[in-house]
Amino acid sequence: MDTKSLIIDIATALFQKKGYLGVGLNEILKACNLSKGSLYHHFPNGKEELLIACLHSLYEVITTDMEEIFQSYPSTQTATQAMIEKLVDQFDREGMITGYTFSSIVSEMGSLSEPVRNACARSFTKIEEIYSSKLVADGFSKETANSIALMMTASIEGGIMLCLTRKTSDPLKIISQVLPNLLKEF
Amino acid sequence: MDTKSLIIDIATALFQKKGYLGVGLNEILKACNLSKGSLYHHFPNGKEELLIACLHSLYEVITTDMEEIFQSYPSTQTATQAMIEKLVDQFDREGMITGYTFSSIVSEMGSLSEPVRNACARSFTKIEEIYSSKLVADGFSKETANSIALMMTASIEGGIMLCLTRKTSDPLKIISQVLPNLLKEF
DNA sequence: GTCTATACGACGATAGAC
DNA sequence: GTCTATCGTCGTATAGAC
Repeated sequence: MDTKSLIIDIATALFQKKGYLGVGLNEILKACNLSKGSLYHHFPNGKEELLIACLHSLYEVITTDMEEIFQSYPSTQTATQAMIEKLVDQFDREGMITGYTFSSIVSEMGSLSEPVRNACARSFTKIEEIYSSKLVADGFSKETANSIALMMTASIEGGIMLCLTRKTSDPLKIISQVLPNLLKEF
Repeated sequence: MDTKSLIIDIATALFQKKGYLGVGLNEILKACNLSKGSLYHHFPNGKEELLIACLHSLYEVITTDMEEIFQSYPSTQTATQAMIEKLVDQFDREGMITGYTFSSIVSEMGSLSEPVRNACARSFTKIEEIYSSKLVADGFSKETANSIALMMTASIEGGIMLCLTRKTSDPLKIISQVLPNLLKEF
């Protein structure tokens, strides 16, 4: 793997664990066994450029993963439950959730730079599109599908926050149980 | 107002806007027109002690406000919609949401100190209890009420994140529309 | 493309005068 | 109870050798 990808991968993991402001460049470089010069060669605009690269990378990983799941299950409900089960398994194994959440990286959305905010917004939109198109395939109208997709995105993102706060995967498990009620006769 | 309360109020607002790590003590002190000595007199253990005091204060404000709303509306559905409307109004007026959200203050839950995590967990639990007891009054079983209450907490918290990310109050508006579907025949 | 050395400011925290 | 002055550390970023 090339150096730039290595930096992105390790930085992404650290950002997810401790938040953007909670991780210093020194910590990232130490984990990569690299030094300042290398980082600023690949990311001339420094830490924020690295963050945006990480958000783009995370976008690819998450959407690829989700699309695969949503392709191999027949309905939104079964696909969503399979997806949440993956998140639960990872949380129970590693005590954290490395994908699917952007708000654990940047919570200070309100005061962030536009490029960072846009990168996050783009990711959420894409996730909602995946939900929504499957819902349309399920037979929902486009408008209803969009509403449910937004609700799913919000509740899963919020559910991840609750899992981290409570140190248990129960919130996501319960959300997985309750979600089907959103997908019934509208 | 006494100095300690002043510090807590101003610090809470700044933490909500920029996140815990995004605000320095100097910024808080400058907004209060105070100096280091005063702050460390009231909060001998420094910034983290101040954060916990802010979380406790926010807990009081939010639960008092919510309990008032949930007392004056006949059902969970009407109360919730009134509550969300308040959040939407504030967002449209001020471009941010100063209450009800803890994850915009501390997103790095996974790597935070236990006292901070506990303060957040306590707040979320209390919010769920308010929802849940109203749901029981609506006629739901205790177990079902707890599940729905968790879903409500997660989706509203997630909805706030989406509003901040998209710079529009639409996500909360849509959640307000969709939530009733969770409250119907289970 | 990676290294070392360094600049410079901001951070949280402390000491001691008043 | 509030102030000023100061400490030590760490933050991001840069310059220049190799």
